Amino acid sequence: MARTQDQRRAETRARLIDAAADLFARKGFHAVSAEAVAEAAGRTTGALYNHFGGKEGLLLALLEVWKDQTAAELLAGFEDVIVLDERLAALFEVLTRDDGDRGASWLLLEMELWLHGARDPEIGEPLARRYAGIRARLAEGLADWADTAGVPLRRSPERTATAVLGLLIGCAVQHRLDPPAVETRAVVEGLRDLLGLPDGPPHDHHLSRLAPKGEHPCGSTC
Amino acid sequence: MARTQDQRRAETRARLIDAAADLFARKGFHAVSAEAVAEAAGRTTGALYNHFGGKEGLLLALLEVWKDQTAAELLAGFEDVIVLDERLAALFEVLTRDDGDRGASWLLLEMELWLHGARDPEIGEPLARRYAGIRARLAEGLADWADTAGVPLRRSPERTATAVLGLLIGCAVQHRLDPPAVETRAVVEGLRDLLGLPDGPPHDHHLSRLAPKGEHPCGSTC
DNA sequence: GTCTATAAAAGGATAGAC
DNA sequence: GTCTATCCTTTTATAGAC
Repeated sequence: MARTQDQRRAETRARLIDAAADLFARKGFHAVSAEAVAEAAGRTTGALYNHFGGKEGLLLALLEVWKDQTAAELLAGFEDVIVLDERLAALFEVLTRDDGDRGASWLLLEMELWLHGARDPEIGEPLARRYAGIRARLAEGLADWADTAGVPLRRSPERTATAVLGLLIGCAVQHRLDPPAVETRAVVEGLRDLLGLPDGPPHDHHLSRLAPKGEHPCGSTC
Repeated sequence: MARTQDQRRAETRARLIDAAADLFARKGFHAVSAEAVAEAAGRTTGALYNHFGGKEGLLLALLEVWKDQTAAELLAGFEDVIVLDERLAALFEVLTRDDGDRGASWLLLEMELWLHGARDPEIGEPLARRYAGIRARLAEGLADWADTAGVPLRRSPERTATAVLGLLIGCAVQHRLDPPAVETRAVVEGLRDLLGLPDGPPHDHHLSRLAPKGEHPCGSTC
């Protein structure tokens, strides 16, 4: 197989961005040297500067990739049909899981980017568009759900999405510092409030079964 | 007036912490040199190292001061009596106001500290205690309010407080990147959901008047 | 206690070889 | 395109004067 130059170039680019995502998330942008990123990617600073023009450019490129990648992942649970306690819980756990792999640092890198974006419009603008996109997709999902489940939203899909995303982020932030203080159940209950659902059962998940499309998910107990 | 050495020392300490709060919030911890902080405080690095042993120590000391200072400010609106739309709105605006002074950078410094705390337990532990304290006071305030207003909370004061704080933080984060996308009204409505209140009036604030203690704040329209 | 001066290290960025 | 070698700047941290 004859690798073209383009392929090689693309791989270097990908490796650098990958390494940057990992290191920036774990240690923070300023705490990581350009050389450290290059080394982790199995390349040198020369390649890094050739591709991105510097550390800042690398951050920007990282954001662009990050943009679509995680939005899809986060919203996978909502794209479908019925909002269940488990689905809401899973949504939150995407933000808070602390396994060894990249999931661990999702929130960290997200906040790292946010912090830069809040200070530098060049980062802030694309980041704002990213959040807007997430909200839009979430709003769409929520509207569909409300339609399907027959539970009218308490307000516009857009406002509901903003609040839902806000609650998720804010609870994840608290959770990271003190996991036991933010039970998943508390978050799910809050999300139910925002969606205009009554309380679920106190300690089990009987309401969480899937319901056939068009039917109300909770039978008559909701 | 004869200044004692202790007074002078205390002032230097205060000036350094003050300057650090300002600079760390505006530019980020790593982007600010120890010398820059010292200069902004009208001192030199010698004094800084004498007091705090380095930049890291300064950050830690800053956190300790920050700890009580802003919790009180944030919760001032809740300590009192009735939860009104205006009070809820004011609560959010404490987090998002962007005037020239320190209020502008409150959220930035908060996230700056959070990011360090998420990576370094030495920062994370006191920070976690700080958040726990805020939640506890907020929970107390909410319980009192529910009692006074005769509106039972949908769940325990602790869980309610966690969700309320989460929604505030998460919405403030979104707001910072894209203010028009997060209307104050949307946040207030979300908070009302969490507190188990019905929707307020669509576009005015007739329900927001103060009510005498012990009476239901909204008369019969709530 | 605070300042001045400086040592020692690290990081960002570039030039030229291959 | 990528690597090696290097320059220049900034930063941390300390030692000693006052």
